[in-house]
Amino acid sequence: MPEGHVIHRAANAQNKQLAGKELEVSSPQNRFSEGAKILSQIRCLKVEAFGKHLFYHFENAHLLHIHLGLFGRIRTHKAPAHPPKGQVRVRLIAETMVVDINGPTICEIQNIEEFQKTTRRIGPDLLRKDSDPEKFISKAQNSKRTIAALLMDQSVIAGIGNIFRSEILWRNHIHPLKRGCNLEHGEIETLWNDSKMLLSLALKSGKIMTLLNSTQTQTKERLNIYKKDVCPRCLGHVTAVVIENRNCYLCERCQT
DNA sequence: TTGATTGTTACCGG
DNA sequence: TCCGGTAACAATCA
Repeated sequence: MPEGHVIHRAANAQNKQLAGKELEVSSPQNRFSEGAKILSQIRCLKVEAFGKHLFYHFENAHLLHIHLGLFGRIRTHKAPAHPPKGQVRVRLIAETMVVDINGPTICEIQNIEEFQKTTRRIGPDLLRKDSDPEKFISKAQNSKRTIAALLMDQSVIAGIGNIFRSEILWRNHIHPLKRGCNLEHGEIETLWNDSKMLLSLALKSGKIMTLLNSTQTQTKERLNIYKKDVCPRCLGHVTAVVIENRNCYLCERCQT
């Protein structure tokens, strides 16, 4: 099973090896002919992420903008390239490695202005050093929306997905339906710090793990509350509420 | 073949 | 303007 966008970002860390390299950008299944044309045989200057968006900067002042959505994958292989597996939209070929990007929801060429327009929409990213947690805290405190909705809004805080949302709220004893404006500054600050710790850990280990120091191989076994039946803390019944179209799991006894 | 899924956006009604 | 709900889309696997 795939491991969410933190892991995609870990894959992206590998992609950083592409920075400074001459790349051949190809579209094996003719699903990205525009990109293959504009970016064929070109030097990649930098690879970076803002939240769940990935950007490859190229020396002709164009960027490749990728968002993997729910199903997208990044697969890296050693060169030489083998036949594409599944729906490979773009293939980045360097001298020693090949990166396949499968099924992204966004896969487009941008210029600098478009890149800036995109990144302006993205809220403070838990994994970037230049992020200001106060932006998240003030947005949350000034909103009547539920904290579970706010955590999933990438323009409010960038990087959290549906698994982390349930896990983070459970770890901090906060009910998902509690409104942002009803949370204390310190509570939201703690949410930021805990989220940052969990995402950093996931990035480092390549696995989503909120049950710390877990050695389990199955994702579900490394979690506390997501898709569980019993709360590991109080042994109460775990329930799910749909918030922002997705199931959010909680323990009514532990989270208030 | 069907259902589920770690995401996002547009649109609509209150 | 803000907020919540719905549909649409993406690809893969069990």
